[in-house]
Amino acid sequence: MSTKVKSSSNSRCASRSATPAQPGRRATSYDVAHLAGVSQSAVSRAFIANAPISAPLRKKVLAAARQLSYRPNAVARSLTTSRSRIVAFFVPNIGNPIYPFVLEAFSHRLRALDHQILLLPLVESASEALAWLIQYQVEGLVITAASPLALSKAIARKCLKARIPVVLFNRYFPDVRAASVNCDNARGGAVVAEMLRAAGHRRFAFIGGPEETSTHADRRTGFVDRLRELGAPAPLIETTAFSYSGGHAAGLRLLARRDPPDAIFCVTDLIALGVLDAARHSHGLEVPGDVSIVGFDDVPMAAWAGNGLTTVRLPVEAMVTRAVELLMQEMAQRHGHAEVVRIPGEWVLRNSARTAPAGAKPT
Amino acid sequence: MSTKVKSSSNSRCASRSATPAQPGRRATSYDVAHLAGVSQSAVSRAFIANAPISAPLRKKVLAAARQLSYRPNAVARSLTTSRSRIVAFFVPNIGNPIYPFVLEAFSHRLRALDHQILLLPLVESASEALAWLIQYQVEGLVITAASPLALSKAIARKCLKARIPVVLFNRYFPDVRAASVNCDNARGGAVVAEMLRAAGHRRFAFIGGPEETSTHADRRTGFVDRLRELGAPAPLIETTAFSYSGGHAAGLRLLARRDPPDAIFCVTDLIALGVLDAARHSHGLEVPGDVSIVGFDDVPMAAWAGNGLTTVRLPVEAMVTRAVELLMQEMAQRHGHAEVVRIPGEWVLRNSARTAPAGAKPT
DNA sequence: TCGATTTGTGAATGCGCAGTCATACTAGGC
DNA sequence: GCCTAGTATGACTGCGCATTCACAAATCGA
Repeated sequence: MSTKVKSSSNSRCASRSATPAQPGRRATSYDVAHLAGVSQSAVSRAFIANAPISAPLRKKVLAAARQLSYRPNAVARSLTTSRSRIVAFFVPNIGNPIYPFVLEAFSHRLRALDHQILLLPLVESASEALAWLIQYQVEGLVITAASPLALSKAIARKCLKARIPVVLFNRYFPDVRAASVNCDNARGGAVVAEMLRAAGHRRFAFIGGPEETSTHADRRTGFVDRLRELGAPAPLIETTAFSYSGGHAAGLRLLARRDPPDAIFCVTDLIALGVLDAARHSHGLEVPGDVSIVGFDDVPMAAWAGNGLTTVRLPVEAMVTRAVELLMQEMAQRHGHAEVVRIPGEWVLRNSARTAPAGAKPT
Repeated sequence: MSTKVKSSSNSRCASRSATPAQPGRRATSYDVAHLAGVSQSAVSRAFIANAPISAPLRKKVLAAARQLSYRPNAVARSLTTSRSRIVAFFVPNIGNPIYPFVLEAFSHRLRALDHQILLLPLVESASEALAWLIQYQVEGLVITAASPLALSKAIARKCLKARIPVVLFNRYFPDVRAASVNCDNARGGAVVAEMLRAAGHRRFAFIGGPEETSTHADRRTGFVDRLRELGAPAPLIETTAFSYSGGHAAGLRLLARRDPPDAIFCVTDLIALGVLDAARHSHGLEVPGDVSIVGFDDVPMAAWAGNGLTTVRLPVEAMVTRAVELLMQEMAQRHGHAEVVRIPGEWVLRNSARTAPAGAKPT
């Protein structure tokens, strides 16, 4: 039997390396082995760090590989190792201009760890998403706050159940035990409250997004609670969509009141920019003379000369770094701690909000 | 020999289906075959459209598959078919807010054709990119104008040589025979010239991007040539980076002249928005009273109340549709026509540019 | 100097699937 | 009623690689 097996193996090997330079066909490890005069195993090992292979042999193999433009076929490698090194990304609505930067940052970090990003298309249902993840042997999933809430939640649940590592980015669900990385939204909201209060404002407003989102809830809570602690009157609360037009509409509503606020904290820069235009353009108000407006995220447009939006910067790099760490940890251990990370944002002072007179300090 | 082979196959089959419900392991086609009481071949065929399989058998297989949450392993499938159904995307600099929408549109179109998007990380060199493409068995590559010019060009060249289908999006290289899909930039520039001329402007300027980019060259040519045809004086030409700050700086420069232009066409909305702020904010000018400003792309910010930028809309959907068509065609035939497609943009009239008095018509 | 360990190498196998081939079985033609 | 063409199915193989196993060579300790 052994001779038979051996002969079959030989013929197989021969048939593979018989066409070493056949054009239009990519070189395989057998071609390289043939050229280098070594076994296929050696070729395989040459491309694996810490594999048991001597330096001279590796060198010989790599030389032959270079000659044939050979690279290990990631598909075949995934099949044998059962490790695809692919992370899926779910960002179907890229309305918020901060997410391209998030995606870019993830791409960089994951590349350093030799992982790739496959885009999860906008699916109809969580089961469809799961089927897709299984089919493509995805090892982990990043769900950003830019994706539909109910769908994201259902997907996160399914992944947890199927033991597919998930990390929520800039979002968490109190009733889903998934790892998540956020800005310290409550603290951010509190800082805004302190700054606006110290600047002498009296009539506050908060323009939030959909109630169920964690960014809305935490930023509002931080803002409202701190105002109360500071003895300020309770702010008006408006909610709207996470968009410029949503902010614009909410701003119009708020400023048309008989007692319009003189300080508005918006859950998002995009909303704040809408409010800014509503105030300046539609209501002819001075900002920050008549009303102070503060956002959250620090999108590029916030820094534009025409806007100069005072805001809280989302610490994208730090958040992404942490998110990737969490993901890798879960991918390695196959079980996560459902840790909810909060990273402090950074106060960005521009000129859409009044500042406290020099020397004044918030409590 | 046949008996020997057969027995070996049996033992192999047995070993695979011996653990049908082993937890933590995903179901394979053998598990499904076992459960449905059919061969593995039948399972494979059940998941392939137009495969030779009877309706009842397929139904039986699919039922068993559903029960085990089985989905064909795309990695294994890719290995056997040598078709990964994966398209890579190269968009490292997402400065221009139009590209998220481009990516989204590609995602939708490709999903309809059952292809996935893998993000090409920002590589150092073209050979690194090629190695990556080969390693991941990528079937096609989309290079957008948001990627570094020299690198993109080198990558496109290498891909052509390696017979990897490439489509350039919103860009082309006269000296690289790659398929490409563009807006009809020259026509767009010409339309802007007509409109501005008809509005009675006299001193024109063009703010472009890097000289070597096709968007710059074509939009400028279209604008300049049409102005000449209309008997208008030659416009001032400025160039800058494709960014808000680049536009802002160029706008400042241009408007500080002793004979400032009264109509500025910017190669990109992002640049135009910078110019807009430079005019209004830094120079205290009325737009369009003192100067008309026109952009190109129609990013969301162009529509914002505070901006109201008159522009030419990039026909993203149509361009993406065409780009995917071209890509699929090349992927099927393994050779492209290096077609350069130009799709007309759409004039978007807002209020950053004066319009011709009613009745007046440009020649 | 000789066994015991370590290291390096090649042969062989299997990852999960698609597709080829052979076979059984069904209609249709005369 | 026999042969042909067609169809449905299962057995088997190989895609390209990592990995296990067995063994040879080198290194070490005593």
